[in-house]
Amino acid sequence: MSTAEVFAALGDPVRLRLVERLGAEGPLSIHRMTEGTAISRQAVARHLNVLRDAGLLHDERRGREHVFALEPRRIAAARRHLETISAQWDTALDRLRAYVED
Amino acid sequence: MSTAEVFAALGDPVRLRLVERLGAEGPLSIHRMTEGTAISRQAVARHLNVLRDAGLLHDERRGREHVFALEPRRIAAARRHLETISAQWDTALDRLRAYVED
DNA sequence: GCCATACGCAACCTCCTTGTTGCTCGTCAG
DNA sequence: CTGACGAGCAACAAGGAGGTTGCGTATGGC
Repeated sequence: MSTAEVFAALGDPVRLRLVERLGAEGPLSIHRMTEGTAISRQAVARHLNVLRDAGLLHDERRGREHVFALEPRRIAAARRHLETISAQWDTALDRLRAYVED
Repeated sequence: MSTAEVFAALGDPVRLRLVERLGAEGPLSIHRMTEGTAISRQAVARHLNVLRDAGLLHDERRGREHVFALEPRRIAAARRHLETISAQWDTALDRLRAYVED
C-alpha cells in the first residue's frame, strides 16, 4: 500500500495494460482480462492480485466470476505524489541559482 | 524509456527516495546521494543509472564528480498518463451504468 | 443430475534484480 | 609528484518476480 508499491505495480507492461483496459472498458472478470494476452489465466490473476494489493483495484466475487475494477483514488494519490516532487524541484532550482550567484 | 519503465524505476523504495531528494535538494553527486543511505556507493550508482535510463534523470561529469539531476518533463508525462486512465474510467462507468439500466 | 466454465492453490523453473566486494582509473590538493 | 577522493567495471551470491503446468472446487446452464 506504500507509494513505491503503487509505482512498482504499474511498472510492469502487462499490468499497466490491464489497468488501462480496466480504465477504458470498466470492470472485467479474470477470464475476460486474459483474452487478448499471450499469457495464461493464472499469470493474469497474479498480476491482478498484485494490483489489488497495491490498492489500485478492488475485487468482488460475482457467482463463479472474479470481477476486478479500478480504484481511481489510488491513481489520483500517485499523481499528487509526482506533482509534489515537481513542485519541490522548482524551488530547489531557485535556491541553487541563488547559491551559485552568491 | 517506455511508460512502464518509468513507473518501474519509481517502484523501488530506494529509488523513489533518491528522486524525492533530488526534487527537494537539487542536483547531487553520487557520493552525496550515498550519505544517509544504508547501502554502498555502487548500489546507489546503479539505482541512479536505472532512473537515468528511464529518462527521469540526466547526468553530467563535473571534474571527478558525477552529478545527477531531475528531469521534470518525464515526471509530468507519467502524471498525464495517470490522468488519462482516470478520465477514461469516468466515461467507462457511465457506459456501464447505461448498460445495466438497459 | 451433469457437464462445461471460471477460478484458486501449489509446485516448479528461469531470469532479472539488488546487494556485495575487489580492483583500477581519472582528478584535485598539498 | 604524490596521496586522497570520487567513480567505473566486473564477478559473485541471494532473493524475488514472472511464467508454466497440474489438479481440485464451486457455480451456472441444459
